[in-house]
Amino acid sequence: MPEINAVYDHKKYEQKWWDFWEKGGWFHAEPDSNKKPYTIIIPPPNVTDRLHMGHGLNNTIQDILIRWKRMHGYNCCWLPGTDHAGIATQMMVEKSLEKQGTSRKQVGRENFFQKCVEWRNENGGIIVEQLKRIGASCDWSREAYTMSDSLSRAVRKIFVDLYDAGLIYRGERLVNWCPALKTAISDDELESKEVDGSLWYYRYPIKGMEGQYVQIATTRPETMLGDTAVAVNPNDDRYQHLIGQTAIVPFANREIPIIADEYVKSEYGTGCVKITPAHDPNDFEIGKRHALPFINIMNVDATLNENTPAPFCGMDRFEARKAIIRALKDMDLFEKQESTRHAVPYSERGKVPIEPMLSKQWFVNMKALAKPAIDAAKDEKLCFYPDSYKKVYFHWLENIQDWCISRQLWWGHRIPIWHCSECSETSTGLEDPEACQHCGSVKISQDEDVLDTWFSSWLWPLSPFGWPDETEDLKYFYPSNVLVTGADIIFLWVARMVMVGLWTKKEIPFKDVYFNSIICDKDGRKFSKTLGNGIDPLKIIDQRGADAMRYTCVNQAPIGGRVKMSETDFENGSRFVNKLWNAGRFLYSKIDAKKGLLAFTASDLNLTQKWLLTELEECAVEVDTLLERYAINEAVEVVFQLAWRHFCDWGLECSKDAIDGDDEHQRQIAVSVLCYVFDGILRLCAPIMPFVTEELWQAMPKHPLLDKPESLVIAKFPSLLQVPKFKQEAQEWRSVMEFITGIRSVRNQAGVPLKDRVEVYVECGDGFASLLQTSDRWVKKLAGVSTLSAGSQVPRPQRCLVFVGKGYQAFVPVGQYLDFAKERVRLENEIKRVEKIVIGLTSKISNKNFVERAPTEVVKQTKEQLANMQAQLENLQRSLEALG
RNA sequence: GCGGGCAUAGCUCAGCUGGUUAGAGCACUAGCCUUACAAGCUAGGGGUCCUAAGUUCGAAUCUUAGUGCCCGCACCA
Repeated sequence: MPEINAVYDHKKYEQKWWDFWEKGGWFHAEPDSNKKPYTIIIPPPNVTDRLHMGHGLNNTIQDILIRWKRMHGYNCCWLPGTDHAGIATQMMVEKSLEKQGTSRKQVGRENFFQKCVEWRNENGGIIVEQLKRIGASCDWSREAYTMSDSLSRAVRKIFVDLYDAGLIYRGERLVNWCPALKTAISDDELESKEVDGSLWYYRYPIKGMEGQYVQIATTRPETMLGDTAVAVNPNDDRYQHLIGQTAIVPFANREIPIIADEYVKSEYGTGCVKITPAHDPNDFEIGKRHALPFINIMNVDATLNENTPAPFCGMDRFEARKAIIRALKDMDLFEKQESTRHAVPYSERGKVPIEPMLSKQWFVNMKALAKPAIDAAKDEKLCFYPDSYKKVYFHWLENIQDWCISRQLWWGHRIPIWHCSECSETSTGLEDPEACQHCGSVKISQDEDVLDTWFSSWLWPLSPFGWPDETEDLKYFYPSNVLVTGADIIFLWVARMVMVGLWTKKEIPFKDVYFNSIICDKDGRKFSKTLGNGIDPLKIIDQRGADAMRYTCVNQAPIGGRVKMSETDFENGSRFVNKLWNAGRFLYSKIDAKKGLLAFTASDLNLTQKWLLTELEECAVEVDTLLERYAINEAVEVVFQLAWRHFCDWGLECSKDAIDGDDEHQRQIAVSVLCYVFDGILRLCAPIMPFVTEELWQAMPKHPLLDKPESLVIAKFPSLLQVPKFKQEAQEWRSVMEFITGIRSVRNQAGVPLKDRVEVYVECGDGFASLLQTSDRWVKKLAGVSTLSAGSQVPRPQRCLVFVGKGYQAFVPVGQYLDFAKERVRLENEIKRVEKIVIGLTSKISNKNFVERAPTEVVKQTKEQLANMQAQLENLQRSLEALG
């Protein structure tokens, strides 16, 4: 390897390997009946988006899954793309027009639409390039876009199909109106905010009853101008005399009935409710029940309209609120103001309180679509990870409301409906109609509204693969295997994809849904632009590399839930990447360039090599199992343990003597085994850290026992390699490792300097004695031992420390170093601790119920453990005595 | 209000269907610049597994209640 720097420099390699991969075309998938497909559809970021840590985590998880399956030989297609993001994009373009001193209205619909297209062409690619920097191995040749011609065709098709099936209808309803965006929005685009507000009490005079009033309380006094009734509970004794009377709305001077309705709760406020059917959802229902007039008092920007009297007409709704209160006070109709904390529905995008408004909108009847989506999850055709989200999903679907899909925007798919000005009927179709489909009149014009962005997003598992055509792609890649996304869009997106997928294809769009966690700052707050507490993944990538960013993310983030992260956490990733780098650097420097790597057989292998191979094999199997159930952070953990703890800390250290020794064959075998295992580790790490592993893997000569395709991207995952496994030897070496750690521990306790060697006497059976004999050179080197004597008849030296393992006790004479007083205290404490355990275990064993009822295996284990602890205790006591 | 989740080391998190002395990383302490790596090596300290009761031979794990956080959904004009 040409690199000599001890610190891995990601900047030298990431672009290089990315280009190499793209050139190799390994991310591209075509339908192939000989191979099994593995499909993931990316949650398409908005074209207006910039990469944030949420994307970082979400896409790293998808990439790990797709790279892992790719290395398992699956025909992997990770479909990328972007969403045209109706509202967000329109807002961006409007802002830029504003800067230029013009506006949407001024440039006109067609020009504005064109501006949006231009904006997208210029800026829409940014997020895509950012995704590539994290290493997302998407099939970029398939990049889709919700406003492309083909995807727009799919939108048109589903609209017409649903319309023809009677599931899309137009209705005059109370909708959530966003005065900032000047459009209706769906229930799912609201967020409820707790705010400090007031409850105002005031009176309406009663007609024909001089001096009599009805007192009402409201949080939105400005809506009184649209009141068409006052309601009380029919059983409220206080107000029986008022039912049937007429109240007079001040300012508007409108006479309105006082009605009785069960909806009214006597104990809240005054027990009398003003009814504004055109501006409140509950009042709307009451209005329908009592056939009240619906008076819309607002314009699209929430200023009061011509249905309101001067001086309020033209005022903003909040300004009007104050003015009304003032005017009520002037007229002596005002009673009092009470502070109250209440929830106000806000527009998520518009950031202002929504105004319930009566308007004509298009809706999808969702009830019919919901049923199969519920069944799919009940039958476990559709599974959630974590499973608890299933309940959330059911709850929403079981209480589903019709979906308002029309938006009063210009950027989006225009609703394919034509209104006839002669017969007032509507026409639709896959092609634009030239005449009314009912009366034949040519006086038809297209509906002004566009469709909700989600009305195209819900087709994402279908439309990029060619739907509505029955393409080969669609047949092969649909349904996808797993959807990885945030739980915040479970209704907005996930459930709707399931519904439309089942409706059109009679098949779920994905088998599994994985919800990744939400990344928060150290205080547990969500990242937000206003707080400025976000972590910029690109900054992390610049500083530490994509691999470090990826590793840290998936290492920390559990499935579902939230995870607290700070920038310093990413140091972990840098460390691990660098560790791998240096392991490779060391190992490759020991390869004989001319001779290359040697094939080895079982008979060539020593104990530690057999152990190391076994660790690799076991780890590979475990990683598969863990990833199969999406336990990604656990999989990352076992890979880390293999690479750092097993390979670097022990594997490399145990081989150094052979590598630097005189026996050429041993030297070559040692290097060859290490390279074999390291190759396996790189493969295991490749899905997590694709860049550094590719660089290291390419730098390694081909191993005679392993395949070596052009790229690590398509190399076989280690679980497919039939790595030799030596269970018995692995267990033996593990006990030697424990033994070595024991000696080190004793040395440390006694304060033996690193350079000094110690003698060790081990009292043990023949088995362990011969194992130690086999391991003699490792023990001596790794534990700093000069002479190692083991057997049933070894001398017991004076002034020594003792440590005990399974089937042996080891004496280490450290008299010259030891602080005996300290050691006495330590031993006494240790004796107390072990005594407790022995007592516990003894009572367990002597408990008749335990022996009778617990499984024999457990009883056996407990007995063994007790014997072991008793031996330990005995030895501790002996050590204490030995101190003199 | 209804539903869901979480509570384990100073911090971030593991701990699968109950079963050795509850783990990892970071942080901390001590000793080491041991020729791959000081972004390192070796060893170590640190836990009433939120509280209480229950089930069980046995509970961090199961049940119930309480407390404290978090997240949905619905909301009272």
